[in-house]
Amino acid sequence: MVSPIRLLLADDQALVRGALAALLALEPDLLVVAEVGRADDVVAAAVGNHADVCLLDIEMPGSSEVPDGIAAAAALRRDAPGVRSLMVTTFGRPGYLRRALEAGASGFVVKDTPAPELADAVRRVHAGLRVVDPLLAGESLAGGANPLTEREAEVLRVALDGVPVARIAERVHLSAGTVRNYLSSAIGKTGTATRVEAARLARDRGWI
Amino acid sequence: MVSPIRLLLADDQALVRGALAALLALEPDLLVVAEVGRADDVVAAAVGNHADVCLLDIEMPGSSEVPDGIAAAAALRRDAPGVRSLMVTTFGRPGYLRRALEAGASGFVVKDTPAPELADAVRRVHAGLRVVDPLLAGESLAGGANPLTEREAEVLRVALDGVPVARIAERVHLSAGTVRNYLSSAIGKTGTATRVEAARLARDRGWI
DNA sequence: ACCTGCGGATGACAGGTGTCACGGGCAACG
DNA sequence: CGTTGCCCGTGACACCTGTCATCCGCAGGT
Repeated sequence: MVSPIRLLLADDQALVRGALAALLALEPDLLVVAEVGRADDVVAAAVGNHADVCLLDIEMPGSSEVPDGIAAAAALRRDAPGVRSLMVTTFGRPGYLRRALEAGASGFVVKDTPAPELADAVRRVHAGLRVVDPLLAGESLAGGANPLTEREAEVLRVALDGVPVARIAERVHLSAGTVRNYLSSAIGKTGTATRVEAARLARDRGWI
Repeated sequence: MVSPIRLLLADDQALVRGALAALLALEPDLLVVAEVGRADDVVAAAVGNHADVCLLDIEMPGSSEVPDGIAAAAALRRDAPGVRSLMVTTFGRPGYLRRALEAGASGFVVKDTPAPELADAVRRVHAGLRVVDPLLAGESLAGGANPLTEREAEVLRVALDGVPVARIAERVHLSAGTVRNYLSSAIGKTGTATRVEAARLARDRGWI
C-alpha cells in the first residue's frame, strides 16, 4: 500500500470545507490532514502537516500580504515549493485562471464541475500534471492581456462599490483630478461608459 | 429502526452539492434522495422522490416564475405543503432571511456554520422547529422594514451594475427624469451619495 | 363635485463626472 | 544624449447626476 496523498483544504465557508472533506474522505488514497478558513493560514498549516496538495478557494479573507487564495498559492510556491496548489473556486473568471497560473497553481477547477472529478484532479496535480477546465482555458485566451496600468487598477478597485471620486481620491492618496484621469483612461480601455461598469468588467476579466 | 429523513439538495454548484451529499451520508438517519441544480426543478424532484426536507441554496438559476431558492421555497409551500425548506446560503444578508421566512422556509443557515451543525439543523427542521442563525436574526431586526417603493426598488435593481441613467430609463420604460427622481429619493432614504451605493446597500438589506 | 394622494413627467440649477490638452518629474532603453 | 512611457497634477469644457419645485392625469374617499 502506497502512502496516501495528504491534502489541505482552504475555504472560508466551514460548511463547504467540511463537506469537501467528507467527499474526499471517500477516496482511500486521499487524506485530509488540515483545514483552514483564511488565506494567511495556508502556508503554516501546509508545512506543519506535510501536505502534498492544497485545495484553495480564491475568495477568502486574509492579511494584507496574503489577501486571497491566489496570493496563498504564490506564498506556497515561495515558501514551500514542494507543495502543489489546486484552485477550487466559484467564479470561472478568465483572469482568475491566468492569475492563478502565474502565481504557480498547478490546477484550476470551478465549483460546478461534477463531484467525482475532483479526486481525479487532485491525483493529476499530485502527479505533477496541470489540470485546467478546458472551456475556461479558451475564454482566458480570448480575454487577452491586462491593458491597465497599476494605478488604473488601484483606482478601479475602489471604484467597484460606487463611491464618489472625492472618496476614491482620499483612499488612494491622490488628487481628485488625477483619479478622474485614471478613470477616464480605464473607461476608454474597457469600452464602457461609467467607472462602475469599467470596474466590474475589469474584475470579471481578472484585471484587478 | 425509524425510517430516515429524506433530503433533497438544491445548489447550482455540483461540487458543493456532491460534497454536501457526502457529508450528510455520514449520518445514519439522513438519506439524500435527490439533487438538483436549478430552482425550477425543486418542486418536481421533491414530490417525485417524496422528500421530507429540502436544502435550498438561494443563488441558483431558474425560470422567470421560480428564479431562485427563495422562490423555490415559496413554490414548495404552495404545491407541496408537507415538505419543509431549509435555506443554506453563502450570504447572510438580513433581507434574505426575512424574505426566506416570508416565503415559508423553516430554517436558514449560512455556509460558514460548522459542518456538524448542519445535520442537527435538518433534524430540527424535520421535527417542525424553526432554525435561524441567532446572530443573523438580530441583524435582520436591526435592519428594519423596507422603506422603498416598488418603483424605487425596480430602478435600484438596474442601477446595481452602474449603467448610466439613460440606459436605466429604457430598461424600465420610464423617462430619464423620472428615473432620476426615484434614484434621488432612494439615495435620500438610504443615506448614501450615489445610486450605486444606494443600490448596494438596498441589496445587502434585502430591500430589492 | 371636491379634495387628497400617487405615479409619472418636466424644467431648472448646482455640483459631480468624463474628456481633453498640457505641464513637470522620473526611470528605462536605444 | 534623446526618446519613450508612466506617474501625478492642473485647468477648462461639455455632459451627466442629484435635488427641488411644479405640473398633469387618475383613482379613491368624503
